[in-house]
Amino acid sequence: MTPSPANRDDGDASANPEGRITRDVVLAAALELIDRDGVDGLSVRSLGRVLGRDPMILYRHAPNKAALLDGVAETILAQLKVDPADPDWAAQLRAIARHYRALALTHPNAVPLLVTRPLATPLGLRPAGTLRPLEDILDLLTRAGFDGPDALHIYRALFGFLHGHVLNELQELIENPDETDDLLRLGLYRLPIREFPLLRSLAPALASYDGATELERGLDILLTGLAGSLTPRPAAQAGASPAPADDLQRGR
Amino acid sequence: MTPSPANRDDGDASANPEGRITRDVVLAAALELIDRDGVDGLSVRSLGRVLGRDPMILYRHAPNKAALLDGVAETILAQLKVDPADPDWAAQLRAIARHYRALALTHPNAVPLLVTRPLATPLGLRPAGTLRPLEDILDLLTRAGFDGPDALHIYRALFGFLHGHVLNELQELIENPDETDDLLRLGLYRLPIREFPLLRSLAPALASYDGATELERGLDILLTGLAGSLTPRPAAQAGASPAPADDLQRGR
DNA sequence: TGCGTATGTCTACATTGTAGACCTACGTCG
DNA sequence: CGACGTAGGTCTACAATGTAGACATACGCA
Repeated sequence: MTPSPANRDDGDASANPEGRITRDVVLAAALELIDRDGVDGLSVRSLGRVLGRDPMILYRHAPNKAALLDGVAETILAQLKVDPADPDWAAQLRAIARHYRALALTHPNAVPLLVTRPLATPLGLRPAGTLRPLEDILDLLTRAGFDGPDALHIYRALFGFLHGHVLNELQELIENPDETDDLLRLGLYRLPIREFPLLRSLAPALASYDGATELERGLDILLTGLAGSLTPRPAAQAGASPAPADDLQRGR
Repeated sequence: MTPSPANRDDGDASANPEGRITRDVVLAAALELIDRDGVDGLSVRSLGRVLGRDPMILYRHAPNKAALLDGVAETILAQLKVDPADPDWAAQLRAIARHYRALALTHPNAVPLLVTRPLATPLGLRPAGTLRPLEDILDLLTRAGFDGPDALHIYRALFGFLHGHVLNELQELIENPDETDDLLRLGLYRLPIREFPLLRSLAPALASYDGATELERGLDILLTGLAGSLTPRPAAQAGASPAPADDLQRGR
């Protein structure tokens, strides 16, 4: 006997244990679990618990758990806003980069999924939400005058950099905030001084990592470098040797 | 206290099912399994099967499975050769990058471990083999005249880039070699043309990705950019605005 | 009225990681 | 020499996991 038949929804169809379960609700719950307990903390059963439903309900919305993880990565990536109409492509890429970083910091436990899931699935089979940013960035760069292959190259360079950056930044995030000594907080005291003198001496530098400015520095280098080796309008050709470079700073 | 450098056994301690099981043998077997079946193909039991021993033997050499994965990542990373005495730091970084890429391509299934495992462990607690390249690169750069924080910055920039690059490159590696049409091979035909026109039109460009030259291009940008914003000898200051750049191409 | 289809639940099972007890053999030291 | 601690190896057992398959219920549409 079902406790409450409830014709349709009584008006409140929120994320609470009652109400309709949709794919989005499932994914939101999964992300919530990952945020709280890490990827390993997400099991089919724990998911069911959060949803207040039988665990098997997952399989009404995803073919298997791997697809669930893909879906979680998708929901995050789908939040990434791209404005293909921005006339300043470099500035737009910067904005995208900052946004991506913000998303990663909001969901640090999901970052392994973000960088790793695409490895499992051929491009065309990935969820559409994952490909939206790609298409939009291609659009942006095409409008800016780059040809297809160059646009693709820039996209790859940007996301390669972003993936590397967030992986870097999250490594530093191991916190032990109650410990004041950098050596102790980072566990560096365990390293033999003879073998790792430099590393140990850099404890303060390690501890004072600033992800935001690090990102900007990287973007400076990347965008300057890209602008130097690729040119928007005329037929671009990929030379093996670096750019001639006279007109580097065309920042606008 | 684990002496016995003496021979003592019959002298044949190879990787075959017989002979002494050491940590290295276990890790090699684990890596072999990962290479063949992916990370998910590595279970405690399948490992035991490969070793020709009881699965529980793992726990004589690692506290748990997570540590085993850390160990696998370590054995790969420990192969990375760094020559801190190289007088040409940029060339040495290039060599390291190429070597790292080669390792990643040799063990594509282990790449998720390489980029992901460090997220779980605070720096000081990582296996020594993982930190060796870091220390050596710091050594290299210090000898080249960079101060500590700058050396650290360069290390991070390099490995951020490398992680991003191999993740990029391995995404392209989804092969379906019997299929000649790029659209089909990449699964792009599934994408609605209306929504992903650019992406679909780039099928040929997507299919002809060349990781090696892509790596070099990235290194060109990275090393040029770093040389522009950091200076070895005198007190380096990080400028927000890009490099003045007259002497860009200081190759070698 | 009836039926197909989506949604939700329950049972069952093979597979996983690992604790704990046990057995053996050997190097060390009294 | 003999006792013993310890490292290596094996076996049993168990709780937790992902998922197949059958069953139940409700709604949309014929």
